[in-house]
Formats: sequence, C-alpha cells, structure tokens
Amino acid sequence: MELTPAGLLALYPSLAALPADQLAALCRPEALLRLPAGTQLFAERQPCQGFPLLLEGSIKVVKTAASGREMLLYRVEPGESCIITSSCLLGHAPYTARGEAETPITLLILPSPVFDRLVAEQARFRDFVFHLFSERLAELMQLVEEVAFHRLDQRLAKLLLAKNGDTLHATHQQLAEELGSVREIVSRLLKGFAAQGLVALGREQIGILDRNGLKSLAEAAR
Amino acid sequence: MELTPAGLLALYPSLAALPADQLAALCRPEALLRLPAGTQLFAERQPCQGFPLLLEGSIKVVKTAASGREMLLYRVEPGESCIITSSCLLGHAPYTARGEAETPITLLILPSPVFDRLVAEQARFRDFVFHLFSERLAELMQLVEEVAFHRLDQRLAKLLLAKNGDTLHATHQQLAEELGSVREIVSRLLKGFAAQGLVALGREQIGILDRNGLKSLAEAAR
DNA sequence: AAGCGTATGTAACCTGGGTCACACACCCAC
DNA sequence: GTGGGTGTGTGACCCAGGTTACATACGCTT
Repeated sequence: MELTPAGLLALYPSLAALPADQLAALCRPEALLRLPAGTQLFAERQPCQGFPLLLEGSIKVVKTAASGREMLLYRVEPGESCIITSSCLLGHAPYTARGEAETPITLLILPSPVFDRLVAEQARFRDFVFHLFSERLAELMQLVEEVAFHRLDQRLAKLLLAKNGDTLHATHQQLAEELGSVREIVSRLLKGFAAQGLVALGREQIGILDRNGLKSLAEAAR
Repeated sequence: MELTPAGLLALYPSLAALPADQLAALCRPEALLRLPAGTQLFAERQPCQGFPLLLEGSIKVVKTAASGREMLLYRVEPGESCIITSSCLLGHAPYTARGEAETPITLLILPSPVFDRLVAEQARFRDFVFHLFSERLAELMQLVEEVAFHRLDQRLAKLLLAKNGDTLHATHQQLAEELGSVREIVSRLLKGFAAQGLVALGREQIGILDRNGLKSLAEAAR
C-alpha cells in the first residue's frame, strides 16, 4: 500500500491538525512497519517507542491460561490503535496479555514526541485517544459479564452473528479459542445448532441459515 | 473533613501544577460533593459535568446479570478517579455497569474546563489520567482471565487474602457478589477452608488462620 | 420470652461444560 | 493409489458450581 496523507486522514481524522509537512513525513514508506501474520507484538514486552496506529490487518489480544487454553479479549482493527501497547508507554502498566497479528499488518508508529504534542495541543486527538480507552473498557466490562453470566451456546451464537457474511470460515478450534473454551464443546454446540436448522456445517466453514433464530437464542433469558 | 490544598495534593500530586488560587478554589467546601453510602452514581447515566476525584470512601463498580446475580468489576479508592464516570465525558461511551458508593464518599468534581486545561498543559496530569485508564484495563483483563479460567475456590482464597487484617467482616452473600457467585457456594467453600484449618468462621466474620495455605491454594496449578 | 429478620448450614439434585479416547473423513503430497 | 496431517463427530465420564428447599442459629426489638 502507498500511504498518502489523505489516506491516513481518512483512517485517522483526528490527525487533521498536523501540519502538512509532518503528515507527509509520517507517510514516508520508511515510517511504516509491516509485519507478517503471526507476529507476537507485545508478548516480549519490548519497550514501545511510540503510539502505534494500525493501518491494515487485524491484531488479536489474547489471554492464555496455565492449561494452555486461550481466550480472545478483543481485536484491534484499522483506524484504532493498539492502545494496550501504547499503555505501557502511557500508563507504565505491565500487561499480561499477548498481542498477535492475525493477518499481515501495517503499523505506523507515532513517535513519542509527536504523540505528546498532539495530545497536548489537539483536543480532537485527545478525544480520540480517550475514546479508544473507554471503548476498550466498555468492551472488557461486557466480556466479563458474558463470561461470568452467559452460557456458552449463547456466546457462540453471538460470535457467529458477529461475523458478517452468510458463511464463515473458521475451524471449531479457532472459535473455541475466541470463547475461551475447547474444540469438543464447540463441535457439540454447533451440532445442536445444525440440528435446529440454524447453521449448516462443513469443513472449516459454517453457513448461517437462520440469523433470527441465532439471535433469539443469544438473547434468551437463560 | 476540611480539605486543604496540601491535603488535596497529597492525594493527587499530579495537580501540583495548578496555580495556588485555583487550588484554593477547588478546596472550597462548596466544591465538595458528599454522598451517603449506597448512592447510585451512574446507573441513571446522568451526564457528568466534570472529572470526579474521590477524596474519601470507596466506590464499587458492579455488573448485574439478568438473573439478579451481581459481580464486582473493581473498586475506586481515594486518589483515583471514577474514570468510568468521566468516560462518558471523555469517550462518550454508554456504560452498562452500575457504580455505587460503598461507604459515605466525598467527591471533588474537576469542572470540565479545568480538566481540559490540565490535560492539555500538564504532562504530569495527563500521565495520571492515562495511568488510571491503563490500570483499569489491566485489572479488567486480569478479571476476565480469572473468571474464565480459575476455579471459584481459588478466586475466593485470593479474595480473602486481598483483604488485609487477620479477621474480615463480610457476609457470605457479600463475598458471593464480589465473585459473581451465590451465597450457598461461598458457604460451602468456606466450610471446606475451615475444615482444612485455613480460616475460622463466625457470624459476619472470617478469621484468616493460614495465609500461606490460602496462598498456595489460590496459586495451585488447577 | 416471644417473635422476627438476617446470616448460615447443609443435603439432594441437576446441568453445563471440560476431559479422554477414540473413529473417521477430508485434503494434499508423494 | 497411499499415507500422514489436520479437522470433525461422538460417546462415556466427571466435576464444579448452581438450584431448591429447608433447618437452624444468632441478635434485636417489643
């Protein structure tokens, strides 16, 4: 991808206040960081030297249990920032989660001084950063509720609905890892869904047959 | 409580950069908000008109399930801010959790303009705010892990250990609500702890007999 | 002391979901 | 073809924890 100032602003309108020359400087190809899928982003807690903006691809943030089971905390998509990475910069908190590139990704690292100046001078950029934080907080609070109070079939149904498109490509193992469960259970539940005509199962793919059915299952009282 | 500038700074050193007169203005008794225990802070999502600093008391932030079961997400203590409240200000995110004064509390609301100016001009205050956010994020991520992967006895043991002091005053119901469980289970587990000589049970109180024992239980592989 | 409200004990039972141990089934490379 | 890797189906079993339904027990008021 060629990154143009206009393209950058389209993803990050809150950068609008940067002078044109600095914007151009950020867009130089050397400023971009391209990493292959599977890269571990902050497992090794290397000190991050800036505020990362995700331009392309997707990052998943994951907790790993002692047993080896995994669970997705959230994803970072283009237009967002991997605030968790920046948090070690901003908040000096040690994080225990793992960040991993789900796809090949392109990052733009806002150097610390640039970030500091933007936050200090640009109310709009500040709002953007605060917004990122509070979105994540809200998401995590929601996740706690779901894990603590909702049954797995409901969470699975919700997960299926969240993927847009009629058919979705994922292994049962991958779904289990998003939910913090194990493959067998996901298979069992999916079989149940299929028996109710909610989905059609195939190797590495799941066809959504009845969105409304799934939705009502996901929202059922208990 | 009489609030003096020195007292305020002791709790919130990051306010050090405020000019003396403004600091004094914040400390006027009229600026303080005193609320009785049990006050609902942002259930009704009244728009918050500033950034709240907690001076005295403690606030609990709680999720309530459809079934009526509750679960503590985190507490806000003096020296912190109820960022979640401020988040609706900063991030415009709708929150679904409930905030409640656990004890009588004293709040100081930083008016929006003062907050904005501090964040814009004072790197130290900015750091403080970012730090609050990232602490909460880390805590919530930890909580997700515990709820998803740890058994209740381990979480209960950890909870008991977290309270300092040898004996702790709480009903089983209250402990259950912190954990997102129910009274009977907490009673059952506590009975087990007592049988192992880890705790001594009494009406509305629990004596910690063997901290190390509890600790090793809390950290056991599974 | 009678009576009520609140905290606790506790047993029987149920169920969701995790574990184990397989059997297949598909796909691709050789 | 054939054989191995990767995904899936499935049944038997187990266990943590939630539900229901009580029985006490303690402490307070009247």
